[in-house]
Amino acid sequence: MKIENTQVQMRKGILEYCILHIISRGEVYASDMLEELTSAKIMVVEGTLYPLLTRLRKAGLVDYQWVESTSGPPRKYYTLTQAGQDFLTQLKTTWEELVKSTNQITTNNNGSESLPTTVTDPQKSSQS
Amino acid sequence: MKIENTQVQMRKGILEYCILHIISRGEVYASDMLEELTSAKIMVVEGTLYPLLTRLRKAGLVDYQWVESTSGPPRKYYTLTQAGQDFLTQLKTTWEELVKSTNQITTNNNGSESLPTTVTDPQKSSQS
DNA sequence: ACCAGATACCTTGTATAACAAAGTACTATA
DNA sequence: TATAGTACTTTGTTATACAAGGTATCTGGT
Repeated sequence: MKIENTQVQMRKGILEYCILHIISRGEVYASDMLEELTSAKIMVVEGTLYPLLTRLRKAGLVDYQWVESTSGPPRKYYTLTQAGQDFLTQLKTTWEELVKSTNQITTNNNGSESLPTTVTDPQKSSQS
Repeated sequence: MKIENTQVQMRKGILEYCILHIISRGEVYASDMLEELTSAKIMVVEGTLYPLLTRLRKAGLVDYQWVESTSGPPRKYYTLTQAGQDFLTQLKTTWEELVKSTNQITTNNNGSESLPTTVTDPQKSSQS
């Protein structure tokens, strides 16, 4: 079990949340998002971001406009729809509760109030 | 896109971390873990927990002993190996950095310092 | 001795999503 | 008209949560 896998798992959950949040602050295109995520040390690659944006679009949470650039091909500038704003509000609650729950578990160093004393016959044991 | 899917994604990342933490505090068996996770409002079902414990075992992060019970079939009591403790230490760092990064993004309400003013030709746009 | 119910652990199939890598398309500049 | 840079897309692989159903063990009542 590689630590990278678990780290990826941790990232997965918050990625959608972070991206919706970035879009909620004003029109941005993919490279803007990559830059901000990278500066916050959340590693994402194109192959993750573009399909995610497509999913958000299909779900009606974001919309975009093609905008021409003076320095290259046109860009898709994303905005949040009303449904996206509602979704983001729900995610905010979910995230905050999850942080709270995790802290509850990881700062609890004996857990005696929730762990029943169910060890009744510890004299006999065998390895499997 | 259902909100449940995203919530599941968020949970996925921290589940391994929480379970290793629970095991690190003393010997527990699966039902103990389920009870504690549930009391912290982190919903997990057997079909998730048991395969996860098997993965952790195969990775050498946890070990277990069969212990007989006076009130039913024997139970697998889990303990953390040295490798598991090291892994947990790394996960703790990862988790804390991720919370920090997420806060950085979600509490930043204009992002003007990291968003380049790249909108240069916004006069022409078309929907796709 | 037998059976029902409770407890504990396990397995199979499905769906989702990140990622690596390679590809397509458009623009500016030499 | 090449070449380099920018922007967006696609394909195949892998990991893992979950629902649902299964197996095995133990206790207590009759």
